[in-house]
Amino acid sequence: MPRAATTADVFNAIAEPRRREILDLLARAGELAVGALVEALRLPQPAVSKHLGVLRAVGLVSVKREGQRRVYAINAAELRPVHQWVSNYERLWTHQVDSIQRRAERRARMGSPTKKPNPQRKEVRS
Amino acid sequence: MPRAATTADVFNAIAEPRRREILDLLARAGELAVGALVEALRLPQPAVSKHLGVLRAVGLVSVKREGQRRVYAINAAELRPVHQWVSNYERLWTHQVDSIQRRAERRARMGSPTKKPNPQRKEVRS
DNA sequence: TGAGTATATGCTGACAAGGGCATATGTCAA
DNA sequence: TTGACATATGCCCTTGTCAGCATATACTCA
Repeated sequence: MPRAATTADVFNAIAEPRRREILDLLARAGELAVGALVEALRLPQPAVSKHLGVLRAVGLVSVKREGQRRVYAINAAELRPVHQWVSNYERLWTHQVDSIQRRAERRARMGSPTKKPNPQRKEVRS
Repeated sequence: MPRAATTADVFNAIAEPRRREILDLLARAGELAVGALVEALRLPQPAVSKHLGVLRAVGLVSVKREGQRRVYAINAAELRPVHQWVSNYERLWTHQVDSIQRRAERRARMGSPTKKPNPQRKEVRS
């Protein structure tokens, strides 16, 4: 059994950097025709169309025909499952202070030693 | 150019359902040896080891040798980029009220009509 | 109708994932 | 040491990706 299809779920769909880029562009602009995306991404048109196909398949974008062009818009609600899933881990990286993490934190803010990570947080549990 | 490696970044790593499941289990239990994961996932041991290998490669988990077994723990901080990325879209599914979304929203909170989703939000743009 | 523009689809090739299974590596206990 | 246990690695196989290029489809305007 090979890797799951990119159209299998949102998680697989957004694994592609270009597809995330497309979503970013759409979120910013509200709506965009394929041509505009092609220009912005500097990617061959067929490639863009295919990426849009994947995003369409998982419901992340919607299309609207407008004359001879197709205008795409993001359908952010589909990202909700992802948000919910990741949010479950948020408490872990705000509370938890293990060694590995420390290194990263240190690198991030090199001046303040032993900074208290805002303590008013939702209580642990799950 | 084929699909990016699963070890390329966190987004690719978490595209696999089983790997997400592993993370869930680790988050819940704090620490788990491979054997425990094998039992919980009901997956052949080599498969589990390979998934753990991917998670290790992207830094999502850390290992600790403990006698003849290896105890894994989650390193949730690495999920932060994902959280940040998705969070940028949160306002879209709380503000935006297109038809598709409406159905979902309705289902979610069946009582309150035209609820004002907290308006004090970072101004759009980027 | 026909040319031109905008977008989608089909096919190919290179490549890696992921399960299965065998086996290597490492650790403990007697 | 030897043997049992815990985990990692290697190889095969099937399958699906993604870019590239050519082509089909769809719409618009003369």
